[in-house]
Amino acid sequence: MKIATWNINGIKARIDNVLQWLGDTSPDIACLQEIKSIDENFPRMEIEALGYHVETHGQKGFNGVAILSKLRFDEVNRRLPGDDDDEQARFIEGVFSVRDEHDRPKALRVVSLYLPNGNPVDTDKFPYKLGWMGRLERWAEDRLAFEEPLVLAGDYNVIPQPEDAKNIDVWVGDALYMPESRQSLRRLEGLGFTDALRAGDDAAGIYTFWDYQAGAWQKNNGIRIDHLMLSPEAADHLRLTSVEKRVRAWEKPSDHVPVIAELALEAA
DNA sequence: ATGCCTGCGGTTCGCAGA
Repeated sequence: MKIATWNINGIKARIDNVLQWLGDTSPDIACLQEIKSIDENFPRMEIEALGYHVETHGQKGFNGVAILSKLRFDEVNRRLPGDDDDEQARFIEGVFSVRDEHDRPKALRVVSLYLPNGNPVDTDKFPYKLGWMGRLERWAEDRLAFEEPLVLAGDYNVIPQPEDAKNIDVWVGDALYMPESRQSLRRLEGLGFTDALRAGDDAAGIYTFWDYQAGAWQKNNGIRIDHLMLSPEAADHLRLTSVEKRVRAWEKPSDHVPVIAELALEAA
């Protein structure tokens, strides 16, 4: 089963790319971020025509997340708990019935998350980011008690290590690389989550985002900020993680590319 | 040094992104 995450930077501007990629790659579950659309305007019919169920948590103008799935949703939960005043649409969880390699039934949980950018760090945006990460840690810790396969997929807006950027020097002091941001991500790993890409590849220079500006793509001036974090039960079934770099070279691309984790689980 | 580019809202410029 292929589970993907992709920040598409606007569904209206990206629908052709999304349909092309779904057709080419055929992920079983695709977590999208930055749909920049209200739920009513999301082009669900075109995506359903490719055999996907669609669940969104959108808002007007910016943010917004979605999960596309060939499997039926058993359950959907919107909003990250912990702050009832937080109106930003950055979190959606789907639950699916799957079976493992021994035909045992399992409940697979998949989250599509869009973690706040946090810049500039001297504004309330940075504490909002850290607060959001703290809520994610607490939520994830609760979910781990279920001892189920759980995938936290999304745009984390965190550069984990120096080797996850072409030029790490320019990110020092940036919210994406601040010690507090990185420490929170590391605490998530401390709880038992595995960075799917790093489980299989410790090479430097694997990126998921290239800025539109200053020829970043042409210079391969990228960063790795889109991650699939796996619970122990999900990590046990990890086969392969890949980055769909070719998509960045397409016509009218997002500034992010899809990342895919292949798990040894099948639809029930 | 700051902007470089892109998407969106709602009109043609401001904000957000990373």
